[in-house]
Amino acid sequence: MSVVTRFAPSPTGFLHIGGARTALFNWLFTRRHGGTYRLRIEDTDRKRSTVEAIAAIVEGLKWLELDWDGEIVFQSRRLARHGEVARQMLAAGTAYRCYSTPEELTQMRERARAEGRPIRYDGTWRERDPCDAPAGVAPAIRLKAPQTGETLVEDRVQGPVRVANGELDDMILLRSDGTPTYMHSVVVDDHDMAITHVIRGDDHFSNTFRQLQIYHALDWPTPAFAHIPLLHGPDGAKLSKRHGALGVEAYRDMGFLPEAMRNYLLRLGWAHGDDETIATEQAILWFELDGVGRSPSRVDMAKLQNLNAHYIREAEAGRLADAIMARLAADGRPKVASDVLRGRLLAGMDGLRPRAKTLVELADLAAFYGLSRPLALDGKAAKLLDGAARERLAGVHAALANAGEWTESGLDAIVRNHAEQRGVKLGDMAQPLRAALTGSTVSPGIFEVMAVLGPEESRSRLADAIAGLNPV
RNA sequence: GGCCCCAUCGUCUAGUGGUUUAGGACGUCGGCCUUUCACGCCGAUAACACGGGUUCGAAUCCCGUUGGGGUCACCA
Repeated sequence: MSVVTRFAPSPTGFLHIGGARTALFNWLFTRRHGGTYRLRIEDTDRKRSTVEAIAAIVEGLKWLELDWDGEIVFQSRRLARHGEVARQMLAAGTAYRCYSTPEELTQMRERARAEGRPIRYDGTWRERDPCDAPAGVAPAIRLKAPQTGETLVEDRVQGPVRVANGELDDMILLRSDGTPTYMHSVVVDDHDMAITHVIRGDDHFSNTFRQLQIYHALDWPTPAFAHIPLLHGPDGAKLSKRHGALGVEAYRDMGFLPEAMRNYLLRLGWAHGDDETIATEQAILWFELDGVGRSPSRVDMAKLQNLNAHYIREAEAGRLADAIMARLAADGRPKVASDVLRGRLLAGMDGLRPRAKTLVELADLAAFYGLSRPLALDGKAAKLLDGAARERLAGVHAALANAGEWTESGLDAIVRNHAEQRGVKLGDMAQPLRAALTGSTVSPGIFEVMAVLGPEESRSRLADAIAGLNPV
């Protein structure tokens, strides 16, 4: 039997990090087994579902490169089928019409709460003669759930868990307006889509017992279930807007690479021995449900950043250059022609990339390559370029005038030599150079910067600084 | 509150009765390298929630306590 899975978010908000991880686990498991991974939008709640949310989810999944198979299934378009199944159950006697009104049910719940009893539907209409039906009241359809015995879930992550059927009441399948409830529609859709493995968040665990009752009532085969623990915030509490409950696009905007997100999310609740950096290709080969832990884990930005730094070091230079240019352009920062900037970024990337944990940092670090002259200096750089420093710079400028070949090692030799002759420490020569060439006190190796910038631009930037032309 | 799940360094985790003075990674703190900042390298810090059992032997099995989480709608 070939594996079929699905990721089934409800479009009431963006794709948050927990949903992203659920999608990843489904995707990995399916790719591992050469199965089919589908996307189903659970939009039966028309009031809360929005097209913006659907777009955000689709975009988030695309950014994470978790491609699904086939067309997206919209649950809302399957209403007729959901109704059909409910009526079939009615005919088979595994469901019944319930004429209790929402008001009555609310009273029932409040009374139960007040008396400290379990909050359940009392089954008023379960055996009652439909002839008693009040006129003008549209009925809801309820499952005639077993009242004795127990329901067992053989969960692939949580293990076997059983619940007494007496704990569960007769849930509503079809509302009085004819629309299906979530419980009913998931079961019908998972069955019709031939889903073999339901991998979802732990928050659905207790729903599983009820869904199983529907499968049993219909005499349908059940899929395997795997409930993965939820993600918590850094403080151990539920994810809140302040940390992890951000949409994945927020992580994209913070400068994280999708492959870093995948690796990080994978390690949250799943392990393969002591392995930490696991590329997606490798993860597909290794991923199994029995490697999923059962305790919830916390989102840790520091570790995500560390992983992101790793993938920045691995990434293809052209891709990073594009990302930098896009970010600089978005801020209106680069001033030089884009082909010039791109050339510099490509040439200087190996000096840039080990210094950044995110694309945001990378872009900030690289910005000086795109600035037009005279460079604006940051506070520390301006302070560094005092009279004495400018005088030293003038000396370097002169020494550089007859530089033969403009290479990193050649420049290094010239400046080092010059500093030695002047009896100045290399650092006292390098820092003013850095300030003059980058406008900052932090940058890649200064000789590399000069080599990337080229003789003309380097000399001009130096001349600007010597002449004190830089704005602060 | 009922039902259900969970519990190893600050965090993510390895560990499935003895090979463990509990391993790795991130973080933190030192040091080395060094033209700045990073990277890299070396070292240090730090955990089996608690209490009972079972066993020759328990982080590993059982029970309880405590703590955390999930769920109890004509929401999904």
